[in-house]
Amino acid sequence: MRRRTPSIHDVAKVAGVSAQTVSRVLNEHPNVSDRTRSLVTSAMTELGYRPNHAARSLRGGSRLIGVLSSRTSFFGPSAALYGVEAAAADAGYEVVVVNLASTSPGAVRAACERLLSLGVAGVVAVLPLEADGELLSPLLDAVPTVLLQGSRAPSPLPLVGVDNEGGARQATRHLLDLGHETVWHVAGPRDWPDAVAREDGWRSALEAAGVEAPPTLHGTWDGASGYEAGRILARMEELTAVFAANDQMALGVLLALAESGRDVPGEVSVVGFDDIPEAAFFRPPLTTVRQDLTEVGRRCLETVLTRITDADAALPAATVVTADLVVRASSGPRRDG
Amino acid sequence: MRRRTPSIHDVAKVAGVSAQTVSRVLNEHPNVSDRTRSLVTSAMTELGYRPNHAARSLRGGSRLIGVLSSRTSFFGPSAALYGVEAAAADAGYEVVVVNLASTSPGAVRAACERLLSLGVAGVVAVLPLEADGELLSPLLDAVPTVLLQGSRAPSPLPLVGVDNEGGARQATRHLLDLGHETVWHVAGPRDWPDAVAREDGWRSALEAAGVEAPPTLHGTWDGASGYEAGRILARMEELTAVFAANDQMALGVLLALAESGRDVPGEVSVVGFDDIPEAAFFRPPLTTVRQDLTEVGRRCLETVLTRITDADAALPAATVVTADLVVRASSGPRRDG
DNA sequence: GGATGTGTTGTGATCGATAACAACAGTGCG
DNA sequence: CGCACTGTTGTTATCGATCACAACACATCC
Repeated sequence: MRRRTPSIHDVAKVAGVSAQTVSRVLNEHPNVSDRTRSLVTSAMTELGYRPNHAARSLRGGSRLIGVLSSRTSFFGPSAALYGVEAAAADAGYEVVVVNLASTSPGAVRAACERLLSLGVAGVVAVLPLEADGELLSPLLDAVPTVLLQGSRAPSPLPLVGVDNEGGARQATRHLLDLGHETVWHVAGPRDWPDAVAREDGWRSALEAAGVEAPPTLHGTWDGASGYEAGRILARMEELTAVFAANDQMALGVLLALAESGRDVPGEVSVVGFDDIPEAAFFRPPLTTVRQDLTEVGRRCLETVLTRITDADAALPAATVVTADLVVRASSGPRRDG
Repeated sequence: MRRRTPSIHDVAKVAGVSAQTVSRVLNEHPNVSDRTRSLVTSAMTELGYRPNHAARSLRGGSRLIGVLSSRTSFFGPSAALYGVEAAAADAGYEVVVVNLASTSPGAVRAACERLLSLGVAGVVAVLPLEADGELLSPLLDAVPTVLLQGSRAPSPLPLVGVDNEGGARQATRHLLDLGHETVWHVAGPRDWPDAVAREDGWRSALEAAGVEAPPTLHGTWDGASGYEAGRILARMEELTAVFAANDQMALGVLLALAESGRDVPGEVSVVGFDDIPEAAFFRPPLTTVRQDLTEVGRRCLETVLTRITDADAALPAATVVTADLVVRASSGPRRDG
């Protein structure tokens, strides 16, 4: 005999008060006598009462945060999603995930529609899009939105992301400090702002050292593209140092170099970016740039929440989470051939 | 001048009909004249109308599916989550994610409370729990629930998962077929049914071949535990074949073997499980068992949906998605020392 | 013609929670 | 005593959509 879940009225009846009073207890209004409050709370536990989200969001604001992501099965988005969810749980919010079917404008619009229809209180977008806000404008003027993106491009939307440029600079400088005359770069896709920022960081570190930047190889974030780039690089006799824009591509580079008989780190040093959990067990263990994406996700939620609770809060400048070099065995001093 | 989002009444006024008629158009009721229908639909597009989820789920059933997960930042859960979301989007449902703060009964209960409070129409649980249903019982009798778990244990909840046992058997047999006299196993945590099923598959393949199973080493799914197990295994002279319960642990084993100067696959063959995207670029590329977790996620949603739409549908027997061996360079024929 | 049925549309109540407002008791003060 | 004030509680309307039911037009049949 499964009864329907108890409502605020059932609680009120049991406690012998009005529904409004129960609501006040729920929302911790100050003007409720201690006696009444305890009557109500004990009635709630007795019935196993649970506030109904739908009713709440119908009347007032919802407590749903939408996460708009390109693909939550990838490492970056899923780590960020985890952080958002954890922070949301702490704040009493829930998280709805919507993945993009593609990055076409139509798909983005459809995904936004889904979120708006849910009446989300805020949105965290984890997208490879240029932050021109053009595409996200249907969202923009409806709910507080934050873009998880580690670029410093001016943007109509608040940005929260990792310090890609700084991390890439650290990685590059690390290699230069080890005595390498230059550093090759396997970059990510041009349409990902994070990839562009890493490339910028790499280039600026080389410039600061007075070294001319070699041509960039572009990959697609995955191991296969790293492997291809690695095969090209392996043909270059003068090659001694490579910085890959993420760990998966670094892994591909490692494999390609090994197959060509180039020893890492003896002949060539390789550095990645991300510090995925596997990186410490690559062969050799990968020197990389750790980015705390869970923390980034938390910060995203924080930013969205302040904009929800205080609609007119000044838009924060881009929030940047530092990224730090983790030195492992894949990078070592330059040795003369 | 940001007006509130248009409601069904606004549409009704523009179309010159009643709200109820608009509702009928929305829900595709048969008894609406074509003329009225087109009046309503054009009014909807004119206003940019979007149905309000909260109101809908307050009155009728919600279109929310809860995903209860131990940790959506890990490969398995995040891949499954992706599949669930994709299938949900196709079916017009949305997905809410709740991660467990820990696997303690209290944390599980709290997570269930959150989902119930949302009024989810169904739940997909991605948990390392024994499927005794004891812990999930507060959910059990409230909403249709499916456990994403590849075990064959009898369970009060429908199970959907990958064929761990079959996959493990394939991997083990593959190694035996290559001439290895026995196969060592680096298993997953004992409290994960999927890990137990893989161990069972390994053991049964050995038994079928009339080989006595060597003692099992237990890891914690991550590379570090695989590395530790690998260091132990590397001391054994007679070792020629290892089957690890997932790719991360296999990666750790590969590293430990390499550090001990044991050649893979020359001296030792290694096989993993999962086929994470990186596996093809390990050194050497890893022979492993591919499980299509996205597909598993889809099946989970399918199962939940049938139970939602048809409450009394017979509980399906455990749904099993096949897992297939992918042979790469890390496994090879036994060579006499 | 009147009874019956079918297709189409509108009215009122409802889901659960909350905001605005009203009501009431008790206190302090002139 | 009566007025203003504060603290506590209840009443009513509301959010957006849907269901049950009623109402009406029109066709069909005896």
